[in-house]
Amino acid sequence: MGESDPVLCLPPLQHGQGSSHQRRNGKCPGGDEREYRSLHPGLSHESNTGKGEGMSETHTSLQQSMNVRREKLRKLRELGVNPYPVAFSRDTQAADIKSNYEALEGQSVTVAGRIMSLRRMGKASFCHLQDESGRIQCYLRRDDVGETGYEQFKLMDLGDFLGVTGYVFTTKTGEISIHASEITVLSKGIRPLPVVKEKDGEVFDPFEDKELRYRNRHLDLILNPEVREVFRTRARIISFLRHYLDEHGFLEVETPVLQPLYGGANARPFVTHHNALDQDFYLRIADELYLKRLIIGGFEKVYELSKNFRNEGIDRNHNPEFTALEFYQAYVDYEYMMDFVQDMIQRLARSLDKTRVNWGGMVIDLDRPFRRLAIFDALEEALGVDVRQFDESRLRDLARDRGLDTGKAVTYGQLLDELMKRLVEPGLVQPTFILDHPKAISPLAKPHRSGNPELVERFELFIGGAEFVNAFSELNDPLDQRERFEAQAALRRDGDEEDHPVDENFLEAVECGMPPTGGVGVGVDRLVMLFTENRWIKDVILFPTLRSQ
RNA sequence: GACUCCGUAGCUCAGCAGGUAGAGCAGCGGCCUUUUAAGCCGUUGGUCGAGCGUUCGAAUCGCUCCGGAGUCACCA
Repeated sequence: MGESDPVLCLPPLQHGQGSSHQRRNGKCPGGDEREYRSLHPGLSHESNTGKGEGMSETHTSLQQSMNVRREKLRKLRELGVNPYPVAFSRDTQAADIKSNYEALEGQSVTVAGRIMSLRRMGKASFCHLQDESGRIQCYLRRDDVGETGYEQFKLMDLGDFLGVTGYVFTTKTGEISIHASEITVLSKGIRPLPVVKEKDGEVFDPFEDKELRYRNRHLDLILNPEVREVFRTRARIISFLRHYLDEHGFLEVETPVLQPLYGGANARPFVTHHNALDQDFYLRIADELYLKRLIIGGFEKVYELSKNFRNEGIDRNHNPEFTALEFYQAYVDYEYMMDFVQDMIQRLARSLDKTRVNWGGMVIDLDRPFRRLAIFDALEEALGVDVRQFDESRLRDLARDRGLDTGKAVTYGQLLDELMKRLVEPGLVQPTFILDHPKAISPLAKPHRSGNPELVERFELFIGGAEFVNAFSELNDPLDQRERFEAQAALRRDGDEEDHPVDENFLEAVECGMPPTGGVGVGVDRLVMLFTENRWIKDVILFPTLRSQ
């Protein structure tokens, strides 16, 4: 546009203030650095390797920004400022100032945080500092912070850490702020942050690209306050579960992640190798078998918060590594555990003040007693047919009539399971215990006390159509247990890949005598999803598994 | 694993009847001592995810690959 002229701006045309005086003392070699994802600060700067420089010096705007920040860093040092002091003593957090305004007005406070907004107006400036509690605006005047203080401040950028001392006041636009008398540089960043602005709750240029958020969770946490809240809730949930079990006399234990054999669930494992032993190990898919060995060993109540690994697909409900809670108690059965689980989850909900959860437009009520529904009753309710007397072929016909592919379901039990998964479970929105599963799909559960040879004492808790809990009266008959394992192994040999090895060590332990035991497994990530009303598991895992770049 | 969609400046995006790129914000210089998506003037910055092909010419068309998202399959 015209140089110095009658600016004819039709639409609101605005420019940042700029200076074309970028100093390129850092000719970043190789201009291949363009994305947040692959960047890292270690890169050389001020590297005038006069080698092959020619015309090839590429200056992306990111490199320019970083060079400018390095230059500011240098200037800070030149001014005798340590840009990375070892500590800083503050006395107030941002949120405290707002919640105790009456008491603090006019009082001097010291805060520290990351600069999240910056408005400079010559000899005075406003900025917002963000600490873990939230944001507070600071007002700096050159006449108050001094010439040198203001010089330092001018070398600050969005994202840098600053300590501010000053008195609490309200600006004429009504925002509670700190009138700075002294500032302290706490940390200078050299990489620019994404810029997110907001006004009246409306966010401009939100940082919401999922890939960038997951790969750069630090940025996500800085820029999206609700994300911090999700992980605070996650911590509260885990802490609650731990305390609940502790208070009920359970012993927290740790069992191996590296296992010579895997078991306790149906899943493909990750394989790794120990060099000194020259032996392959599996990352655990469940901790069930080890925990039961502890019950056999004489601990009567044990639990473990267990990171499990399953070499399966990734989707909104599944991450290859996930967190499970398992607990086992001697001398109780699955009915006891059902009451226990319901109480635990309801108290958890109350402790979070979240007894009603909004789940995809439906309201889940966690405060009422959870429904209990035997598997055949559930099927009858959903299908309008009593399948109790059906044999395998009639079941298969029924499944086909309902449009199910029964190719993979070999046994009677698997057919039942397939029917449940497809036709019943998705409809279990309100918390529902499904009881008494087919034996064929429950190799670790005790035969049902009713005497029905096809059923076991097992329950699963469904909420919002998804499984949250799986529990049994644990099988402790060593001969039966061995037969079940062998049946599973045979089944898999017929099928394919998933050849579950028979765990002789576990069987030997059971052969030594195992008390009657109730056992429970809980999907912790799903609990977090539920209570934070997140539909994607990646949003409740800080660093979800992604393909590396 | 299958299918659909996406990948353009640090950020959010526009450009795609093919003619080697634009905006806002951020950044830089100037002015501005209560501003708030501050404002005004000036300005830097991109081998348009990668490669190959069609074409006189491709960010725009085709193929392959790499990443991501969504749906489904498997599993918790």
